[in-house]
Amino acid sequence: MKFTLAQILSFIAVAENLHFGKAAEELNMTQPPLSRQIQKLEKSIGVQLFERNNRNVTLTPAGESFLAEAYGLLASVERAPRRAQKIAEGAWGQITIGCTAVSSFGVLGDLLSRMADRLPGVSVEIAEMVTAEEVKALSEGLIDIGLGRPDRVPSIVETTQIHSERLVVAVPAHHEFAGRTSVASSEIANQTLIMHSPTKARYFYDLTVRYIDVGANEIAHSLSQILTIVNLVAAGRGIAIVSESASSLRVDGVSYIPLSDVPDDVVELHAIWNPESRNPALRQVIDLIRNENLSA
Amino acid sequence: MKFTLAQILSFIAVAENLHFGKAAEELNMTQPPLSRQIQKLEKSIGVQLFERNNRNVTLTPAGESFLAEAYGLLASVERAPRRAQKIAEGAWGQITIGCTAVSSFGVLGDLLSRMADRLPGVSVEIAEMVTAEEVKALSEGLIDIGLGRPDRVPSIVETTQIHSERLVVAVPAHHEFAGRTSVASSEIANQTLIMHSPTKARYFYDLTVRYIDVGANEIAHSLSQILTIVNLVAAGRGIAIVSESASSLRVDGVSYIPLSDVPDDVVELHAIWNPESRNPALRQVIDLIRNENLSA
DNA sequence: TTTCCTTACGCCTATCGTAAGCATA
DNA sequence: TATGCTTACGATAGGCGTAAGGAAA
Repeated sequence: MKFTLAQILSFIAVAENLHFGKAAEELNMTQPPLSRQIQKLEKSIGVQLFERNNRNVTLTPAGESFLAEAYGLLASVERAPRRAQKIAEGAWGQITIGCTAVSSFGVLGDLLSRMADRLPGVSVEIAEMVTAEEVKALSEGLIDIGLGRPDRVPSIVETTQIHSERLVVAVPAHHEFAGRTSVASSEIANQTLIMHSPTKARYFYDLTVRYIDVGANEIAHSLSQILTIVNLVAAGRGIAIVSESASSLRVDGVSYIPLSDVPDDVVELHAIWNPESRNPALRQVIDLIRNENLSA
Repeated sequence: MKFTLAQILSFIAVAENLHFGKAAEELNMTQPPLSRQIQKLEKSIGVQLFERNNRNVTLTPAGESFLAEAYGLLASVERAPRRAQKIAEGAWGQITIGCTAVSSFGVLGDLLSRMADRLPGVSVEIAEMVTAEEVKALSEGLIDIGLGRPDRVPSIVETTQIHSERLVVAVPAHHEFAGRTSVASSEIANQTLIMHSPTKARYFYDLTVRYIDVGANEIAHSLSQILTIVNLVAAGRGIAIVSESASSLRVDGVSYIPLSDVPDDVVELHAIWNPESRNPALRQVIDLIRNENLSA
């Protein structure tokens, strides 16, 4: 036989007033049912909670203990719905963001600080992965949102552009381009090019071959990690076409020169997510991304 | 409008079964009233807890949160009468200790027997949980003291070290290391490593990567349960870096070899508690822990 | 005699179970 | 067509309020 929450409320009221009449008034009821509630409660837990003769009411030691527990219980009862509500409205919750290493340079930090500002109840986990993995992770529910390239994204996910930037040429310190304020794509010939991998970093590979006549250059390496590429540039192994945000890597001896005849916004970073996600916090984050124009 | 405990029980049953019919059977009732209970609960807290069409039932994120709270609520409901009964029987205080599975091997038994000796009037309850849950449970009053790792503990709780121990390598019977009296961390290369989960068992994960070059090994699994890890070692799926107390598991075919070049006290176990607790027995237990040097 | 907790009795709300409804695979 | 959640309806149990009881100051 178990007690009820009404009995707990009754018990607390009596324990606080040490007077059935006053407690009943506080509970908006008459004394008799209150007496019965307490009796039932005592019977159900098998312990006398109040010492009462017709003139005064006191808590037994067991009652003292039960009162402490009852307060905790009441706190839980009030907290549980509040938390559920907060989560349902997306104000609280958890978001797991999958991102490529390169997207973490600029945009991710910006996104995170805006989230901390506008959605303080949403805790964030970051998982590093490439775009192709992100799509899989989205469908498996491992991540809620992915930051990646808009390339080869299946139609079941939704995307929105979050940022765009330029392609730049990364060149070592004493290269002929070093010190220039811009380079035309046609000038990039007879160079040793460190290329993005056509398989693992297909988006950058495609961008590069779209704007640069790679056939006119020697291809030195084919890599997927931007950090490795820039380090190879620093080591004088060649030049590379990279996104401008790579310049935030600040590798010594590498300078980044804009391409004069390539549009400023060819490198796009998109947020991708599963529109069927039931995570309410996701909606909030998407709204944040859309309304706050993160690309600014 | 508030919910009832019966509704909480109904909710838990449905959440565990994800099937109204089975849950109703478990509750010894028919489906229709159960459906109504859930509907009422959802209405009273103003949040949808289940996503349900006629073919399947799933928890919403809000429902997930509410489930966790519901378990806590239920634990309180069951504990409150027990505590009152203990007091009525003559105990003068109670302590609920939250502990990770692994801490129960050595230290907990020691602590309990010392408490039985020095604080015979204090009744003790044990709740199994991981360190992150302990902090939450402390703030919610579900436990009075937690035994856990000193990692990522917020400053609102107080802690004291209770024990420290070595890291050892768990290896299967016929492994090349078996029979050795020690292994250097540098020797652990080209092995198949069974790792602790970087999220659920972050403390051990961090310890492992601090002392072992994990990059030189193949990672087989990422787990949080020490027992599972040791059993996988026994099954020959790899070797694992575990705390020495895991050796008390006595899993057949697994031997534990100390790491020669890792300090003896890297694995720390701390007691953590809420300094604002009003439980008088807690002070006594903290004093006991501090004075009796349990780490000896 | 007054105070105030408890017991007694009638009403009413709420929940249960059975039965029918209805959408999906 | 079968499964399984939901709505409808009648019966019942449990709680509330009013009224009466009883012990202490």
